[in-house]
Amino acid sequence: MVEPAKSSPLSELRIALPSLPMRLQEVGRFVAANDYDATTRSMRDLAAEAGADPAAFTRLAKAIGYSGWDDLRAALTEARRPSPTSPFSARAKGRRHGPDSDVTLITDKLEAEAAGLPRISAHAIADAARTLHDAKRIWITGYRSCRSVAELLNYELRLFRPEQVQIVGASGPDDLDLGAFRPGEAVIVIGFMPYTNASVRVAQAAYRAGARLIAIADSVAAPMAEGADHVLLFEAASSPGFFPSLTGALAIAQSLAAVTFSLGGTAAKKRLQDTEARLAATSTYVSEKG
Amino acid sequence: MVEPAKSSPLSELRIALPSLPMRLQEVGRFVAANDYDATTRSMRDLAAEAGADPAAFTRLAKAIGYSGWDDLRAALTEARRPSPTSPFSARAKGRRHGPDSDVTLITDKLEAEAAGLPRISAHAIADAARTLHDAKRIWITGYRSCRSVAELLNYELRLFRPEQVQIVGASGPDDLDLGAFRPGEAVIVIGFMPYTNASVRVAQAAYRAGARLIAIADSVAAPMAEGADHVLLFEAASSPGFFPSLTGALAIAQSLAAVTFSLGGTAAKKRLQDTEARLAATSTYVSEKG
DNA sequence: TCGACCATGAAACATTTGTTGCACGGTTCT
DNA sequence: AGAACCGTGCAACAAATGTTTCATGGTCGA
Repeated sequence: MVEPAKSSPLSELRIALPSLPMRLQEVGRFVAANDYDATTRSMRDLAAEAGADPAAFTRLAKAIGYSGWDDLRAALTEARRPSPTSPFSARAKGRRHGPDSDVTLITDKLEAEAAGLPRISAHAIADAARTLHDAKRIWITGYRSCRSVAELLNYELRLFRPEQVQIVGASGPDDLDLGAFRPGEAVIVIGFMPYTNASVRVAQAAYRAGARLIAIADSVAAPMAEGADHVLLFEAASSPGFFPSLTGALAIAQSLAAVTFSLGGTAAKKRLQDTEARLAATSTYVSEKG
Repeated sequence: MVEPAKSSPLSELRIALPSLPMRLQEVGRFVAANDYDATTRSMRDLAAEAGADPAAFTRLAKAIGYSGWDDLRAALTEARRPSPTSPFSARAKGRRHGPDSDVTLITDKLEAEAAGLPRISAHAIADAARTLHDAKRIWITGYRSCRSVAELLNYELRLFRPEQVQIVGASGPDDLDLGAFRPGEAVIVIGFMPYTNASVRVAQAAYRAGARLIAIADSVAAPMAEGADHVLLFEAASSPGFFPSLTGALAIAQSLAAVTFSLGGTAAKKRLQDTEARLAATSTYVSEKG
């Protein structure tokens, strides 16, 4: 049988976990959740805290291919050891096309995106949030990859304003919704180059209807930003790679939701609590402790 | 005698260092320089590596006010313990409701998210991408707010592998798809605390079916990460604010798609070009020049 | 120079560590 | 039903741990 690539002791543990006896699973979960204590404190200590037999730890280690608990702990210790070089060391190396080219691609991408986030205008977001707060109803639009951002925004806003938020085209053709825009409402359009015709149509409809228009885009020159009351810019092309990055757009969306919630005050907080209580009641979530 | 304010064990050590006997100074310097090993390895081990007598460590500990080496090590261990709460939470607390409170909320949030991105393990993503590349079919799962990330991943992967990627539950009840998992396929589950039961069910189904499981989660201890072949971690709670942050998860998803595309080589590139050509032909996009 | 003092290494100590053998209770296969 | 098996807790085991004691060698002051 071919063993899976053993990257870290924790991943080995995780992989083997489901095929283990019940008690060993409990212990394994405990180790995974408290791996720092696992490297520092003694086996008996851990056993006492986990409410398990000390022997279970030795058996767990052997079950996943180590010679004993000491061996497993040594592996965990090494995995946790702080790297002497900075995490950006990969960049220092030449960008040759080697086996690590994928890794450097990713680190570069993440770095670039991290650098792009602070460029976002917090003031613009705060202003836009106030518009959302005042809006009687909120429409959200995003096509293709931006649809995901639109849906997140829709989800988060609906947590505390359920009846007043919806995605354009969610319940029928877009055109039906376009005719429903009214003054006093707000329309959010998310998009970047190349821009879809549909998003531009939504923006124009919002403008004609006298609704407030908030554009989340990669450029002030974006066609759906024309006539917008607020334009929130992010850097879609900032990351190397093949697809434009949505990290910035998502960060804007989240901030927008957070500030709008904050403006909502106690009323919003109550709505959120109600929603959460309902979800908990229907046992959507995994219970806290196993 | 009045004890000096004990901030950290290491600073106590540094302060007392000059007034110590020569041998104890050497040992003390060794401890300060290798404090990680000091917390994990045994006293005798350290003594051997430092070229000193084991007893020197006990004497050092007593010389700076501890009851023994065990006591000192316990203090070092606690000092090194990774904080469960994000380092930014403290800053988020002291905020008063001023005119600029919204702006600072946003900038803090963005900063925190930017800081979290480089923490993502590029190696883990590269490994996971290879699994995706080898998979005959790819299933994607994400509930509640994670659904947006799932859909982005679905969208980007389908750009160059249209027939082999789909979201669990997209075309009917989840249960139908759960029964369709096969060995050689890959299942991606995205989620963070509190974890939904549905996502755990998907993970278990994937495991039972012998499919490769990739978990994108906020903790290695996440229930749907059990048995996963790859776990990609992001920091959901890293940002101050009310909702957990999905920026990290999205960044992972994008990197995953990018590397998988890269692995796809010319075949993937051709599929992507075909897709784009089709979209252009149906005039989805606004034409280049206004 | 002698004696008191301290730093230091080696060895012996009691304790704690990780490990393993064993018995009990439950399940599964014949 | 019987037997073989497996998972589990308990207790005894040898090894390793941190600590202490003791003897040695050096230094400083009287």
